[in-house]
Order: sequence, then C-alpha cells, then structure tokens
Amino acid sequence: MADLGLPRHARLLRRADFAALRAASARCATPCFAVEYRPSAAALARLGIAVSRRVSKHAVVRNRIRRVIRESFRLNRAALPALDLLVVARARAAAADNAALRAELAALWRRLAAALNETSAPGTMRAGS
RNA sequence: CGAGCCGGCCAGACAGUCGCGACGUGCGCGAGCACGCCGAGGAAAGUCCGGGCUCCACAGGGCAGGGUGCCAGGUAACGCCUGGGCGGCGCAAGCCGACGGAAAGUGCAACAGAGAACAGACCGCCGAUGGCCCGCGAGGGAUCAGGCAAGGGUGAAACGGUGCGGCAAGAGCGCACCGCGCGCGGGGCCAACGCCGCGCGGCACGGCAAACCCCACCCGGAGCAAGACCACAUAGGGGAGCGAUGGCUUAGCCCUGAGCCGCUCCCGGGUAGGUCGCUAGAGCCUGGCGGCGACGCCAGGCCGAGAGGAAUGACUGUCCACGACAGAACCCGGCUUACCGGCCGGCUCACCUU
Repeated sequence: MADLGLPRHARLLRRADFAALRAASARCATPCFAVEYRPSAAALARLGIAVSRRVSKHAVVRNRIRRVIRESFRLNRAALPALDLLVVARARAAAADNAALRAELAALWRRLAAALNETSAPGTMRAGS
C-alpha cells in the first residue's frame, strides 16, 4: 500500500533541491522526456517535474503530461534506486497520448535502474541503503 | 411538420481499484495514520476595459498625455447593461451601428472625368445681340464673338425633384406641389428626436473628424513575487530631535507645500525559509414589493476549490445521443474569442388539416 502512494517526501519540494540537481547531474533522454538525476540525500527516489510552456501553450496539455509522469513514478518508484530525478517534458510529449507516454516512461525507469547499477559503482549507491 | 429569431440551462453516466490536496474529528513525542466531508469553467482563456484590496512620504493647482462620445436611466464603476431616438438589413420575429461638432481654423480626395468645392464645358443646345454671306425687300443661311448648363457621358460623390410658365437656347429666372433649412408653439413625463401646426427663406450649409483639431465628461503610479509579520550572517535599513545654502524626491513638466541627503541619539536589519494576505462575497437560492426594463428594497435560508515545484487524477469494465472548447493562482463586474452536441420556454414566416 505504502509502495503505491506518493507522499510529499518522495517529491522535490524546494528550490534548493532543483538548483542542486541542475548543478551536478547525469542525463538521460527519450523522444518525449529528458531526465536529470543524481544520488539522493534521502533514502528513496524523489521526483521533480518540469513541463514548460514551450511544450504546449495550453495548460490542459501540460497538466496531462505532468499527471502521467506523476502516476507512472508513483507506480514504479519502489523499484527505483535512491535518486533525485527531474523529468523534463520535451515538445514531442504534447502530441503523444497517455498510453504512449506511459510506455516510454516505463522504459525510462528500467533504463535508469540498469544504467546506474553498471556504470556508477555500487559504492556510490550505498548511501541510500 | 419545415425554415428561422430570442432567452435560460447542461457539458458523458455508472461501478470497481490505486492515488493527490484542503478542512473537521480521533490517535500518535513525531514523520504520519484512520474515518468523514469537499475539491475547476461557461468560458477558469485572451488580458481588452471597470472596480475592490495593498503599497508607493504625498496634498492642491496648471499644462501636457490618455480614454470615452446620440439621449435618459441602472451600477461600486465601466468602453458594460436596460429603455428610447436616428440610420441600415430582414416578408417578419428580430439583428447591426466609434452615431458629438465640417456656417472656428488647417488639411485630404486615387482612378475615371471637361470639371472635385465659392467647380466646369468634351459631346451637345442656342446664336436673340454685334459682325459675315445671300436677298430689292419681308426674310434666310452658316457660325466668329458670345450665351447655356436642360440632355449624353465619367465617378463613391457633379451644387435639389416633378410639372407649367418663360427664353434665342436655357437656368428657382418665376409659379405650384414635394424636399430642404431657420424660427416659434405643441408632443416626447426630462432629453436625444423631428410626429403635428404656424411663419419665414428660392435654396444655401457637399464628403472625410477610426486626419490634425474643437467641444463635453472621466483619469495619479504600480501590482498578491502587492503588502504585513516571524526566525536566522557583516548593514547600505528604520525611528526621534536639530536644520542656512545647495542638490535630490515613482508615472512627463512647472508651481506651492512636504520629505530626504548632513549631525546626534536609539532600535536593530537584506533574503521566493515559514506564517498571514487566501477566500463569506458589490455572494448564491426562494418569496414579496416597486419599476416597461436593466435594477433596487425587504424577509427567510445556504456555504459552493484555495494549491503554491504547485491537488482536483489515472487505470479497468458496462452503457449511450461516442463526449467539443478547454485547467482556478488575490477577488469581483463586463467585453471578446474558442466550442461536439443536447434540453426547456417564448416568438416569427411558410405550408398542410379543420
């Protein structure tokens, strides 16, 4: 039950968090999304979302993308390593439907977990666990 | 039943699963948990107007600048709404209109056309009058001077229309009627207006003021990251007192007034960290009364998002008329723009039946 919730401590809430993430982060991208990430100070994955007006000038479209990202993160966050993530929507996301966005995000989470396990040594990961 | 006009309302429904935010209650030292309840729109949009609220030391006057523009109401206010007038469109119900002033001044008018503003003569008409020619003469002829603006033609627009008289031909040149203008009286509860009556004037005063302009009325500036408070590094911050000159002072300039820069003393302080502002309001519903109406007054009832790295969602299933435009960010009143469709009421026209 707790695995599927999205409490506040699993989100990036402060300006400072975003600034720190931007200062030092690794990147990873798919057609609709770009992700910046770094090891989290907390013991679990935390999410930040950025959907700018450049993606779509319509608030309804931006809200839809934001909600799909939130929902996908909520359902998958238990399987993710302890990272601070900033998911940035790209312009192509506005044209994709929800199912496509979900599929892409699911792939993204898998890639993120795998990439982290092999490249950055297990040593850096230990901070969370 | 068909075509159409006006007004009001709705904006997929239901079930299950997993979530998010506010509030209330309970539990917990606490992060939080449980239960209950609520959780986008008619346009939340564009940010085009008008207010409330807040701060800018700031009050008054003048100029500049901006806005509005038939009249009267409504309103907190408006560029909005209602009613009326005028003009245009429609058979009609109805709809649309920046709709003050061109006898203050300046300016503009492409193309066409002879001529575009106190105009003009291309075609045309006349040639009475003075010449010319013919004729003995009465008279006749052409058109030089000249006269004309009726007809043709151009144009978005050509300096009233019809008829009669008049004339060489014509012309408001004269007259009748129509039109127009001015004045007075009535009407319109006031007004815009020009419906009616009377009198005067042969008739001018052409168009454009979303060209300058004139007239009337209105208008400080910035905006909730406004602004207030609390907790935390060095003050350039704040308060009080004293002040001649000079300088400076949030819309642009000037004037008056006021304040600041200086000195002394005192308090403490920037900053998207947190809290407040933050939703109970020009509020909504029902009824009554006044008003043609917009709306106002009175009584009773109701509480209908409040986030802030930013909630109001996602998935699955079933059904149908297969779901448009679109997401609150301080709050209201409007306007404008976008939009799949559906429901209700009133009205108009056409046709059919009786």
